[in-house]
Amino acid sequence: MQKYRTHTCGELRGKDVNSEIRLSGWIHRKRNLGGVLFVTLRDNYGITQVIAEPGTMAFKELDGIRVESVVTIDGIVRSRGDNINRDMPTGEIEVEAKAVILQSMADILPFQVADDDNSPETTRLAYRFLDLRREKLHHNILRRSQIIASIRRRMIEMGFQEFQTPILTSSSPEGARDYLVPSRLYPGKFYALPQAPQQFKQLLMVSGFDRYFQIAPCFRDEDARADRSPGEFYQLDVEMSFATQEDVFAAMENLMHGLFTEFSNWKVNKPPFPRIPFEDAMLKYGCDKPDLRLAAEIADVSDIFAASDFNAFKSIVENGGVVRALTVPNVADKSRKFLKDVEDFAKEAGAKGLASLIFADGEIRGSLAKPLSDATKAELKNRLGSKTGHGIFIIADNKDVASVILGKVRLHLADLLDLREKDSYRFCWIVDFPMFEKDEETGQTQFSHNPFSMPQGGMEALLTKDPLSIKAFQYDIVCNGVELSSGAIRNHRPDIMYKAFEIAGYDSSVVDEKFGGMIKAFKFGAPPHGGIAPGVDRMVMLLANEPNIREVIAFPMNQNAQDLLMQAPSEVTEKQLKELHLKIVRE
RNA sequence: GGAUCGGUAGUUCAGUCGGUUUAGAACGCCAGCCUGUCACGUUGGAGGCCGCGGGUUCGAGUCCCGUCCGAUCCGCCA
Repeated sequence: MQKYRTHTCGELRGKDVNSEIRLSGWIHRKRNLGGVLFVTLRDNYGITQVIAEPGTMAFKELDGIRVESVVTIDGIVRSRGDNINRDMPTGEIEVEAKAVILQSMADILPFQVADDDNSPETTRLAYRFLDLRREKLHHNILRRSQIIASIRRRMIEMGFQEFQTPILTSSSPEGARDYLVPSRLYPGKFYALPQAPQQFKQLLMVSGFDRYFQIAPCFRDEDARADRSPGEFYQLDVEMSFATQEDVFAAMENLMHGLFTEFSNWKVNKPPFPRIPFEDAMLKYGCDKPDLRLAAEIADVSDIFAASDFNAFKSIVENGGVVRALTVPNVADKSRKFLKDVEDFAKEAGAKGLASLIFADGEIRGSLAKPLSDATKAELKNRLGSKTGHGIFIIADNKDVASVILGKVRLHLADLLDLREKDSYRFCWIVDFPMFEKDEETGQTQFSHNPFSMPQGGMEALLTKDPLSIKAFQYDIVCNGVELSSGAIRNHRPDIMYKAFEIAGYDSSVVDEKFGGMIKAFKFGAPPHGGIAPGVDRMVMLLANEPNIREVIAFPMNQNAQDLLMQAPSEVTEKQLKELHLKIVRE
């Protein structure tokens, strides 16, 4: 007989009755009825009930072993007769224990594995191996593995090839803070961990590899969020030669639709996903990652107020401001306090106020009900398509803040009124990001996103147009209000690259110095190319419907970038420091 | 770096307006009883510097100040 097991704990069925078998696993629960002892044994594959008859050695031994200990049990498969448990896949049978070997005794647990008891995350992280035994987390991590396997299969089927790129590389001048690794051989010099394999994948395109992908680890020394792991995370890094923006979209739409359909029962919107220009997104949703499960859109109603006799808003429009409005259902029956709370929320978000117009049955309420004429109210109702039961929320302010605040109000109301479409993944593309923006403090024109993006209109646009009006071939893919990724058609032309950097205030020598490897490569025949890099952790989060990214990572760090299990970061020896030419300065 | 919320038994929580002798409950732990459980049931027991420091008060788990820790958000994340 095999040393540890003849079957897994999820395997035995009615057909196995009377077989002599051996199982190994963790003791999940114990139920001692005095005369008879039931033990459930768990492994990666499932749970099987074991029964120990009174007076046997097996009874005595199992009774003395704590839950979560690891045991090997020899026994005979028995039918459960009338006591079948329909909730368990193995519920038809149980194993009558004949011999028990204790492989590893468990201490008293810091939290229960068999129950989900909301233990504090600090404890769960310090005992991550126990937390990972628990059903939900164990399932999430297995699911992550299957999702990544499916991604690989789908990418390869589409003709992409997987590559590895260096982990020890050089510090990049833009973007996030780097993790640095001191060099032993070169005193005072450092490697950096890659924030993304951006330049390497572009170099692979210059090398003629055509279609690249990698499940790539990325390292950024920035503070954490619920959906952002500190330190490191994984991207599905993708790059394509001789590809237009639409080619990249088609490949990603095929992947995302297939993947999300495979791993979820929720609805997934069919390709092509909506393409929303950045400016439209900012106007209609007040942000560049709209949650499209929510139908409500923000509309500009400046013209209506400019023509009205409501002077408070009219004068704001006359002074260059805007009036933006949002109509939302299910608010007519809400209390005065509800409206006050929503207004307080808007004020907290930076609004000077939040006007409202509520279309209740037979009457119009809200702060604008009195001051506005019937004609203006009707026009607003018509413009926004409001129906009875709807409420219109209005902000008058300058162009940059009105929609942004209303966008926050939009999401807040969605939470309060439960307005999002259920069980649905709604993907969209945000396109036409501006190439440049003005730095508010210095007035300097700078890159608004990726400096490697190709400006729309190419060199001609850079030479002839107002830089702030130039769009880039830069895009984001968004799902349910979560930004999965940015991507771009790259700037593969050295002349256009130098010009773009010049507009952003950088001399050509800066380009040569900072991006030397890549610019050199572009001077020896570079294909037009572009790509994208969706966050793997965030895709798994969406598919597992988890609000916190740590629930889909086996060994995450806490918010303060510490690994509570492995005790990282940690001090190192004097010898190590000396070899690396480092001295610690205590402040 | 800033803001908000939180910190009471191993764990999850309750603890009223500052006032009841010994700060409670559930789960877990330890010891009994119990032969068909499915989160078994049942009896008993152990387990607490109420995060830490200071203050107000006749009296502080409760109020105030400071501090530490955690979560969430802002900054940051090309």
